[in-house]
Amino acid sequence: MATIHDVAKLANVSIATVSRVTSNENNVNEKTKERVMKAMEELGYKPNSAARTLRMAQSNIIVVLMINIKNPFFAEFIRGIEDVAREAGYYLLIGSTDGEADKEKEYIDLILENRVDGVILTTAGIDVNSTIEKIHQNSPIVLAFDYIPDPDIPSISIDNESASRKITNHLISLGHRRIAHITGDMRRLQSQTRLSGYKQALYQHGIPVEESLIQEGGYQFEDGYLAAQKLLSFEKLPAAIYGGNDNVAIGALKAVQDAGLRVPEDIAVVGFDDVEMSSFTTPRLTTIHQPRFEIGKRAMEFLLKKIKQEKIDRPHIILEDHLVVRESCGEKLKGE
Amino acid sequence: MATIHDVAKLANVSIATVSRVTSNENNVNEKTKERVMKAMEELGYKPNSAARTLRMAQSNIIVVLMINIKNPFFAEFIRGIEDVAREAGYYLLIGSTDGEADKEKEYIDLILENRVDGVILTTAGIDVNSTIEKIHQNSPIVLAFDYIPDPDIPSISIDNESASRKITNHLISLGHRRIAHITGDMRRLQSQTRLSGYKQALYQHGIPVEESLIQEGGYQFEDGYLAAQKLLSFEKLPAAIYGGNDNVAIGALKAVQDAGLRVPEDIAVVGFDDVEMSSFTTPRLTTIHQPRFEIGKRAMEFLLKKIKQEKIDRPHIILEDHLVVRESCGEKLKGE
DNA sequence: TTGTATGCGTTATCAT
DNA sequence: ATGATAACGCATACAA
Repeated sequence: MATIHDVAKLANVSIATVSRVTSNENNVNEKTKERVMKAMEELGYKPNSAARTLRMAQSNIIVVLMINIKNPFFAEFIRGIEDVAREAGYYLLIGSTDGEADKEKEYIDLILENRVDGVILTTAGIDVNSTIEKIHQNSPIVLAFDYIPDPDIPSISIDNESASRKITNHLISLGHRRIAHITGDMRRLQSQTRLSGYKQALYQHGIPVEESLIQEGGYQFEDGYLAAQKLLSFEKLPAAIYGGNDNVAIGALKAVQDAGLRVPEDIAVVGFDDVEMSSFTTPRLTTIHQPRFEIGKRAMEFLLKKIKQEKIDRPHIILEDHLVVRESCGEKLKGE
Repeated sequence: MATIHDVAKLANVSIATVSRVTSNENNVNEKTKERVMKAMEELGYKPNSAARTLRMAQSNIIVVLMINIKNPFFAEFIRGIEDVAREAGYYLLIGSTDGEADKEKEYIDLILENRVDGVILTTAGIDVNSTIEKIHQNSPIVLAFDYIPDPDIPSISIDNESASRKITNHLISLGHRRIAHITGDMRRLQSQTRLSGYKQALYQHGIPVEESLIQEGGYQFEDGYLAAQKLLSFEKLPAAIYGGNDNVAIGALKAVQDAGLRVPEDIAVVGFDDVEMSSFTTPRLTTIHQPRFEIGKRAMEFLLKKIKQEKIDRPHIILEDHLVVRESCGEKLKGE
């Protein structure tokens, strides 16, 4: 590989001048600049990023930490991040922890080694103190899809609790009372929050919460399928099943159908997240939509500010979600 | 951050000794080693990776380049890569190009800047010469899911052509003759190869290839939906639709159903890839399964060899696929 | 077994 | 406007 010295020699200037050119400084003569550019071109010169990182103490890499990249949910979110990251000259390192402690540790090491300039965490775990705090001590961090009250940790999300109430209420307004809930991965704060919202909605309508109607799911189709099967084996069937995310809802949908029951006539099913697939199931899934792209964009904007040590006056942004009524829960309402 | 000097000072040794400890060299006294370790612990020392990269001329990062991370297809593949990458001390940088030239260029820059030690390319584009060659000149590279004859570019894949024939033949054996094909993203070599396989199967059975039955799809549900709608508006309906990947097949499935037709009674539908979702559609999708995890594993093993400059005597591995018969194409066969 | 000194390729400071 | 040079943090050749 050609180094800055090679370029300097070929262009008959010092390495300082070459550096000035690559750094887009203006105090360099137009003609020499051209000469340098030509030399760079000729040698196919690219600045060595390790040297640059060492010298400038920044890597221009930020890491996006999430539980599982399999979740199609994240694609749009990542594009939002990329959108502003690229503009600012940052690369993305996508980290999938699968909830495994050793993988998580690996990414934390990455941060400790100064390999990354910042972290976007997509949802907190329950033991917020451990992971987040560890990262927080060594690197700028922002949280997406979840909210924790710490003002030092900016967050960007919807209000999962009220959204969860909203969709549960929708089911109630349709006349259902025996509403089951299949949760998401319970290690995620998000899943807990949605569960609370579900319970609140029931309380508000004087419907008793029945523990047997709450089943732990996960983030895969299969998780929802299994949980629903359990639900369907109770003597008293649920009238509706609310999946804590679309994947488990889709699994549940299939389980209901496999049991010879119709959706929504016999049992209504709703989800949460509005992944692409939810408009391609039969029947199409009623769910909650959240602005994923926007969340990604804002998260990266926050992170940029933290990296530049700018003050953030409103560190917690809550975006609007909305209920998407489709076919899986029966009779459409007039409004939303 | 603590540097090697801080540790050296605290442990009362030279930086060389500290370096020897972190590098796991054996010629260092057990007692001083302990002293150094303790000092590192105390200071929370982590070697600066930029310095290390600069000095050793390797970053321990490899990049996995793919069209679109949204495709759930890739998750298992990536876990296969991770499995062996982690063991060897490598980090993964997942790059999603979305087929956009500027994104692709960005990742190539990454490679040119020596930021990565190697590249796993998940499928070649049609203009193989440009991208692959450009990467190949600067970095070890291996190809996954596709095959190109170049012996310098190891590849690991199934035989897309024969697999495509296989599933088309399955349709034919069920009595279908008017078989439509919705392709994958035609910028991918893979899609071209599968299309060839489809045509070959027809030829072999003396069924004329009808251009109007071949529609360009993509990699999203929506692509398949739209293409199928077009197919369904021809006066003469197809008897079966073969989607070049599961996503387009799922979209097609929905389109057929939305048109008031039954699958498989009126029109059979099959896909390719066996993504998780294909067992959760109604009806469940018949498709081709390929060993994604294994492909990931082998790809990384190849890459490791290339990085170490070891000789690879069989640079092209073709793994076995198999037909998964489910419910979307009618009457089950006895065997596979 | 341990220490000294050099260089990896940049950027930035200080001269000129 | 340009050049000489120090420093970033580490690994390693060589010396002791």
